[in-house]
Amino acid sequence: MQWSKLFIPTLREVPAEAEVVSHQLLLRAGYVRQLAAGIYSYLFLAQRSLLKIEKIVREEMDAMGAQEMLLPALNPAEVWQESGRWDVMGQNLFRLKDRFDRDLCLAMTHEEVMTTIARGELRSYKQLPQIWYQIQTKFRDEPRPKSGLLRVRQFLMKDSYSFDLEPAGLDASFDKHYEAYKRIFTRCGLEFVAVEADSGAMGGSQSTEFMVASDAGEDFVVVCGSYAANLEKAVAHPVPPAAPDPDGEFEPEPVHTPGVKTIAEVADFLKLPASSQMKSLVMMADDKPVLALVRGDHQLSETKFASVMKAREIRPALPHEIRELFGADPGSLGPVGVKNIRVIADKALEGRRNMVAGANRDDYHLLHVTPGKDFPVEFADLRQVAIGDTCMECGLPVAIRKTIEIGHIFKLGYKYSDAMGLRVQGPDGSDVRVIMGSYGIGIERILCAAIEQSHDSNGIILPPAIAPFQVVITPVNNGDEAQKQAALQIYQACQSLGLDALLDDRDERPGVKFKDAELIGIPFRITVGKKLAQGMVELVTRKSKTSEDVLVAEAAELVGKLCR
RNA sequence: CGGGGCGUGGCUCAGCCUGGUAGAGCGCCUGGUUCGGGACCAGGAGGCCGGAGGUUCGAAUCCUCUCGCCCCGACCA
Repeated sequence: MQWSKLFIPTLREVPAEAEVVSHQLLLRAGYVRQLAAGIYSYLFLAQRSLLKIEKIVREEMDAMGAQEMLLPALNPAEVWQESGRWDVMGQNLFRLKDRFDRDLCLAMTHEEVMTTIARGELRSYKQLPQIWYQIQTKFRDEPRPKSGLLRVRQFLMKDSYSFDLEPAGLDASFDKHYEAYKRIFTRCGLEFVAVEADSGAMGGSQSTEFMVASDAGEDFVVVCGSYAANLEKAVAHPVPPAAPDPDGEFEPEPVHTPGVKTIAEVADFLKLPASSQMKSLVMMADDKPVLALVRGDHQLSETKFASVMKAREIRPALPHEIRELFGADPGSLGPVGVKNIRVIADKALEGRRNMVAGANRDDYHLLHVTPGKDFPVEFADLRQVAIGDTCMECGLPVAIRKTIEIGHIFKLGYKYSDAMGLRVQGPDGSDVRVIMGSYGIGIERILCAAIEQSHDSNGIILPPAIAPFQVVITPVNNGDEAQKQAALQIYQACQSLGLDALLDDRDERPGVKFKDAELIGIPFRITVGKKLAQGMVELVTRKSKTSEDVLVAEAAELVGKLCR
């Protein structure tokens, strides 16, 4: 294509509203324009890149035997009411009414519709397994869209759904996706990590997220050697307590601690490190109070807590609730003498003795509190992994990294098939429940992640597989007939090799053309200039900023090799 | 939803405090000179200052309300 005829509105300055790099560059390079908060128009370059990403996704999905469909984005309320998600999704679901006052929504995923199709049509075990997928626009009424294309209200997603007869079949479908996802992200040129993820309180035995390290991300993952998990789910050995527990059989002993409330203040006042204290957190799990205990220097993981409680909704208790339940204010709370409230402690407190806790009396703490002896307790993993923790597998310190989630694969189990009555007839004529999995990929997020991961002060650096064009041919002076002809010749040679080539035939100064080509991230540039007299042109690699002189006749073929 | 910031030509921003109906750079158009890293000269087009109401002789500027966008937090199948 000829640049002079294209709409590629590059910007010299960064639009004020863009904060994260991928957002700034997508705007500057003329890929996207914003229509409203979290709603973007994908212009020519973005669309080309997204189509290439989709093509890779399709090839790999098709290769595993998945079948592509296209389902409605506009859904009747009924199917969402059947699955229960009409209520569960709350405000995140875009809802609307039609002219007859019927409730509708814009789908944020397609479990309901897929299950509706499956239960109407799948009748025999012989028809299983099935894997169905689609690439389409999803809608979510995000409370706070942000970070350019990373958290938006309308976005493209590849979602697939597997239907199997038994758990082993689901495992196989899950594994197929796992492998396909690795190939997809590798082909897209991304450095990614697959991590264990929290599968939520409602069903689902296993889930894996695919993450790309980036400061623009919103998720944290814990990684070390072969271990990788979302921070919400990660486990690791805590650093040992800073001081040994006092030896001996003691009874809890009140100590006056006026105005001493926080862990740090208690540590200072009693000259005992935070790790010798029990942090008492009053939580409401589905509106029932629970006292959660973690080591003083540890943090409660709300995800783990919710999961242990099997609660749909958890929140910290309000000050007045705490007062009513404990007779004391936060800062003096503890587990001793607590009645009719479930007490659950993090595993790091198991085996500890003679620790410090609040006395449930304002301005008092207790010394020598031992879990199990001084109060009944159950133990569970409640703690969020922290920097300094060591890996359960290799013993080395774990790293915590900020990441962008680009894919998530999920064993759903029977949640939707049970809720919506999806069964098939088994070999013996009886009804068999169908077990499902769901698997998502954020299409735009792949593009964003690629940009976040690979850019420099001049702009985007895209891998050839997902760049809108693989090569740009730039005659330094398009008014020079010899240069113009040579550029055209190379351009045509690229095309005949099947390369996506762009001919920069604009009547611009060379600096402008170089800057633009670099900004929009085209991996290779062939510059036709002075050396044409010797039959040579320059092949410039965007990523390495290196340049080599090549023969006019060989330029296209060289680029072809580099793109493979 | 809580906290903060910002809305002035296409983009970046000044002007607002101390009211007198708008300015710069870039971009755009025309002509010319240029042509290996976002050229130069000359000429030109383009905004009623997010919106509504109020105060005032007079409002981009002061007051009230409202809409939108961004950031932090809460939230995030």
